[in-house]
Amino acid sequence: MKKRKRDAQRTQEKLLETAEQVFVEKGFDGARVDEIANLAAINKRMIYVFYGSKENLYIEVLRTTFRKLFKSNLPTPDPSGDPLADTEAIMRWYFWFLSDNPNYVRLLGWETLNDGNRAGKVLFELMEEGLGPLQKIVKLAREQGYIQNDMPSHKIVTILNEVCLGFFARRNLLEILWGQDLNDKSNQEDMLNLIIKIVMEGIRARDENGRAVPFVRKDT
Amino acid sequence: MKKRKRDAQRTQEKLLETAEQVFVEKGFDGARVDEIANLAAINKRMIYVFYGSKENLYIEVLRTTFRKLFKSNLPTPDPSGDPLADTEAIMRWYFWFLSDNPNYVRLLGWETLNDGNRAGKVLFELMEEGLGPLQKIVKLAREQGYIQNDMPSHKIVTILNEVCLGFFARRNLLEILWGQDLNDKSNQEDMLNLIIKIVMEGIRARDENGRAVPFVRKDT
Amino acid sequence: MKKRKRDAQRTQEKLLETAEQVFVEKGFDGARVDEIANLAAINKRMIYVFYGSKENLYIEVLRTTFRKLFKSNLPTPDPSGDPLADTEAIMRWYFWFLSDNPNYVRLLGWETLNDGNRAGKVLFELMEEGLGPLQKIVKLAREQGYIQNDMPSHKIVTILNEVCLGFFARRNLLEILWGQDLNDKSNQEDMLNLIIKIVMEGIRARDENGRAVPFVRKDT
Amino acid sequence: MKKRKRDAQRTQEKLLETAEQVFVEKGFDGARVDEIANLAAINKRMIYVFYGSKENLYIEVLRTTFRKLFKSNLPTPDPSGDPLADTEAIMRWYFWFLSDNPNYVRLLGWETLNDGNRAGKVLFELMEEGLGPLQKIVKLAREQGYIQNDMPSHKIVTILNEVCLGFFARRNLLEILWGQDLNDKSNQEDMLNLIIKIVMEGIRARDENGRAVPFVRKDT
DNA sequence: GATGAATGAGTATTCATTCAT
DNA sequence: TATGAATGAATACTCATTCAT
Repeated sequence: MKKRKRDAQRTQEKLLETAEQVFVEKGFDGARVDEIANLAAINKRMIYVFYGSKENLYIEVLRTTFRKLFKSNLPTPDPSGDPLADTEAIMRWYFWFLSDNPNYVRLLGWETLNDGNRAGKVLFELMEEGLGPLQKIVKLAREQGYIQNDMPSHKIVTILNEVCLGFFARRNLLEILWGQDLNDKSNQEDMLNLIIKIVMEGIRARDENGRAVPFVRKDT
Repeated sequence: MKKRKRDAQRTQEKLLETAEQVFVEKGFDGARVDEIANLAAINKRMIYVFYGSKENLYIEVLRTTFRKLFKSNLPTPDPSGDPLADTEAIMRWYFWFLSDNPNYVRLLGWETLNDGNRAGKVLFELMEEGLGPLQKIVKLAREQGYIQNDMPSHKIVTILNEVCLGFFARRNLLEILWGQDLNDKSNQEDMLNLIIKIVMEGIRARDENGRAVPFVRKDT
Repeated sequence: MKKRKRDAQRTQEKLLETAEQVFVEKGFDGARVDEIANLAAINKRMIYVFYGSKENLYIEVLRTTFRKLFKSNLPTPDPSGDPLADTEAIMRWYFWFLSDNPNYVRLLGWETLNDGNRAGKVLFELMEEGLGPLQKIVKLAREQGYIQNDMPSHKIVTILNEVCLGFFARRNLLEILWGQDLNDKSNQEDMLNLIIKIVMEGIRARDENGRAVPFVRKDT
Repeated sequence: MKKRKRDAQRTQEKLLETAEQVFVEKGFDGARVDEIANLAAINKRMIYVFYGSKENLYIEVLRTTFRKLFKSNLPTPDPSGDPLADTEAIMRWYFWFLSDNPNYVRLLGWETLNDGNRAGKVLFELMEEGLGPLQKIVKLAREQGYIQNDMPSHKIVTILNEVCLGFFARRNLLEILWGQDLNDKSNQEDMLNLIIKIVMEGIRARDENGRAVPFVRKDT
């Protein structure tokens, strides 16, 4: 059994974890350095040794939390497959990522309200690259005629993004309004299915009779 | 004597306005009482005379801002008319309300992150009553068979709500990502039309061939 | 009997006085904001209200203390009189100024060691303008042939300046070494007389026999 | 084992050197233990191993620096020679010592302002013994009638001391005021010559005609 | 002897709130 | 009603010193 490595590393990690917890809950302005240190049961001084300032610590929290999105293994679409199915797959992946990473959702919320004061351009990367795969496949689907021609892919992606983010951001409120346990994965899945059903129906291309254009595998 | 009274009222209003501005921008924890007083060019002491505390002032700001939603004159649906058209009309009204009330959007954002710490049950009323008309008409439309049967109206409303809120909450970010001026009403309208198109297509009932169920006026 | 004016003014003055006392004694780095506030029996917060920071308070102390030199009424030389006598008069004036303003001597000491970090160019003005009158009259005396030709006036002034400053700067030490009460004005005067005697003898022009050139009143 | 010992010694020396540098520049209160350790590239802990505390380290710095004055080989006067010439020689030696030991000048400055808090009686020894040789020879010269009778030797020595110390203490300031490079030895020598000329002329005994009493070698 | 992590008391500064007029 | 001064509790951050290895 591995012994605790260098204590410094443990301390840094513990500090970062605790800071994440506190910043997630109260935001940068609401968080207290003392609270972080006390909760972590680590001398306040170490925060300054390792991170230099409250702000740097916060930024480090943002970095590690946001990095998770990029590290998360999203499904890789089959180039010759059904792009709408792939779109759906990526949407599901994104939804479950948010479900599993409530801290990400909240930190994004704080930063959005603070106009990315501290997240800076990471926010852009997050939106641009983080949602990139989804946008790519949506674009492909549209180019192949499966999504309505007048619907820009970046706007579709935004709509999907906001629905998912909003659902998790206001999870607590909705729980009470809906009388449902929204930590329950199956309840979450119901919502996911509904979102997908509505949006997929809403965006897919239709013929003059209103019938959805079906997928046709191309010959290689 | 009357003058003094009027002045007192003006002072209160000015204070409230300025407080709204500051709280909207920085949230409760980020806002400074001094800044509010200085910006309003009113003695700090007056805040305590009129509102008692920073927190009360904040709550008052929430109240007045949130009240605007209720006061806003939404279109009254025609009971015998097309409920989908009415749904759309109310959605448009809500979208433009958000467009015209960015402070509302941001305050709701802060309160969401603070779990309604200070807004308290007003948040519920906001969601429940504020979006009530929309939900009512959606429910009616579903009962009349125009919306898919397995789609709970409260979830549909949530989806609509989150898309609109998210669009305005992240307006600044999207502006850069999209390279569009999102203060421009016509650009906003494009987004609104897209949202409506997708969601309306997505939720409406269809026959076995995938064709949307058309509206039929009932005899009275 | 005048009542205490505005309290704010009293507070500012009291704060400045106390700060002077503490900074003079311990220097900028050794001084503690808390100590100043406590000694002045004034809430620490007021320091920041009135002066903004420890550093600004210190600078303000420098300013007021240094200003005293300029405000001090020095003797105005008689243009047609004996320039050596005038030189002596100004030296006496400067010596007694230092005697009466030990804070000036110490603050100058701290700033000298800190390379004028905070006094900035005020130090130059102090040396240049503060000692200006002395230098002017020395220069005149030399031009009129009463001071040796190869002795630059600015160097003579520096020598005088350093002797006086050094005497007061190390007053405490010398007291013990000499076994004299150097706060005693008459003891101080002895030193002053000695300084003047030595320097005046040392700088005055002499004929080939080593005899000092006497003053001759010019016709107007 | 021997190696380790030698390393320990090197560590101590390096620490002392660096501490001197930092204390000289910033004084005791302005200096930071961390800075010393970092600059010396030696673990901070070693300071406490070797010196026990910041204060002790400082005192050690004072000791080694001040000791240099005593160790410096000053000219030994010829008992039957010209005591004024000897006085001059010792003055020159002292001046050049200060020129070569700016750290001495600055440390003396800090300690003077701190009233010898930490230097303690070393300061007295410094003044008493360090300047002893100069005082002895001045005294002798006076007893032999070459220096004016009413000029106490300890005061003459103080004047000389302050002029030299002051010149080097305010070297930076004077450089700018005079527009001269005062690190330049020949510029320094000019000043030294001036000082000697003024003071020697000023103190030497004169006959009733103002002529300086010449040196006469006594028969042995 | 040497290292890097850890600590507690301090240190300048800030904040919401209240007092005196 | 209005004003500006005053306050005490916090708040981010720093310092000299010590512990564990």
